[in-house]
Amino acid sequence: MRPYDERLEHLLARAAKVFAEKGYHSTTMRDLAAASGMSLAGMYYYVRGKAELLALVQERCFTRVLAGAEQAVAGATEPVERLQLFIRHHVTFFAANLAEMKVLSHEASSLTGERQRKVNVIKRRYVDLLESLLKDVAPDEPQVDRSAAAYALFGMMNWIYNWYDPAGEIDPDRLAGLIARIFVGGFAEARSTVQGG
Amino acid sequence: MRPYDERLEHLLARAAKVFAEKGYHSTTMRDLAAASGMSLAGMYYYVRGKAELLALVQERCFTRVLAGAEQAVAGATEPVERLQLFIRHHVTFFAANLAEMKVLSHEASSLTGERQRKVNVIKRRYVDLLESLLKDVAPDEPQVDRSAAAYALFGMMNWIYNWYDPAGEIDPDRLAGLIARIFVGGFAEARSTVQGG
DNA sequence: TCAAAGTTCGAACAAGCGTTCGAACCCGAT
DNA sequence: ATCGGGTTCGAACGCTTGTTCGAACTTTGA
Repeated sequence: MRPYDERLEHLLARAAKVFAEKGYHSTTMRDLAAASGMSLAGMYYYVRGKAELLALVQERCFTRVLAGAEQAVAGATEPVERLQLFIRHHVTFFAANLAEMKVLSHEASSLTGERQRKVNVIKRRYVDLLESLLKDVAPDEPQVDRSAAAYALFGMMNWIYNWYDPAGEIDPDRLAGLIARIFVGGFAEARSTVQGG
Repeated sequence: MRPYDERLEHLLARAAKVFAEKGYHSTTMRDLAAASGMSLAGMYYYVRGKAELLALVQERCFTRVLAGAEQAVAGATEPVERLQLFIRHHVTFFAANLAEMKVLSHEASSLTGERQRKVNVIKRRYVDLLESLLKDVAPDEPQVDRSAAAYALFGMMNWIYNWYDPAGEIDPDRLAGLIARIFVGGFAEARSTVQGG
């Protein structure tokens, strides 16, 4: 069934955009109907309800991020370089999929029950990937700090949706380079010169 | 009027906690009534409505953060040291006022109209303060990068509400030190050795 | 051409929401 | 005792919400 899948994809894309603009709880099914060109009742042919719409947006986006990161990281063997590839991928993917990534970042706790658990499984794998990269980069660092540093890095990268303007002065590549420079320079490299570890 | 002010304060504190736990749009006035010990109608004697409740929580908290940061920064004249003081203050204040700061960070666009504008005025002053610190620390850095770096730092610091557990292994001071180390080491110091500026 | 399957949607429903209103309460001053 | 202002709240209102249902439309295959 091709047209069915296309229409579902269309609905999900529009929903992501509206969720990103108004927030999940503030957008109504009527908003989504208007944005997708369907009728209110018509959407229920494609989706069980509002919560499933959010879940599908998050699951699909997060799956793509994880797969993309694993592939990107495989492009090098040097630990620092692999970390840089991870950061570059995350930031450029974020900038290229602003709506979906904003929904993923900002509506993380808007899902409940089994649906939230399902997304959290992907999230755990993604966090584990970064922590393993950090372990290779800074094996002498205490585990507590490495874990907190991972979240600090995610903070830098995910906060993007609060301020980044695609039409602004800084392009995604440059931003990715800046963030990579800050984190790698501050956490991975400067340890022996700045604060002996 | 002393008991009046105390009850308003109590209401705001409980509201901040519930907003932080359930999110602004998902908490009902009935939730807030139950959490504050007042009746549903009783709250309207202290507050014009739900939106004003959120506005008061954000304004009061943000005003305290700004004042605290200005005071903290005044404790040194050396640019790097002033930046470190700013970071330390923000992170420790965040950890000490988790509920309010989560509401401030996560519900930034849940306010509308005049109320949002009022909070944004404080935010602008706060961002300007950090950018001026960065200008002193890295005067040769392009303005675009400095501005983006400021947001990256805010991202590291504000993302805290998504993962930080006050009962966890890492205490606020150590976290503040880690974030300061990452940012200062990566942005301010390593410029000439890592990527010549 | 016809019937079945796939797809759309107007209309309505029950539930929950923020807010309002007026009556009741409390309490110091008369 | 009584007044009056400050304070509380039960009850209700009007509106919006997510969801459902069944009828209608469209496409498909023989």
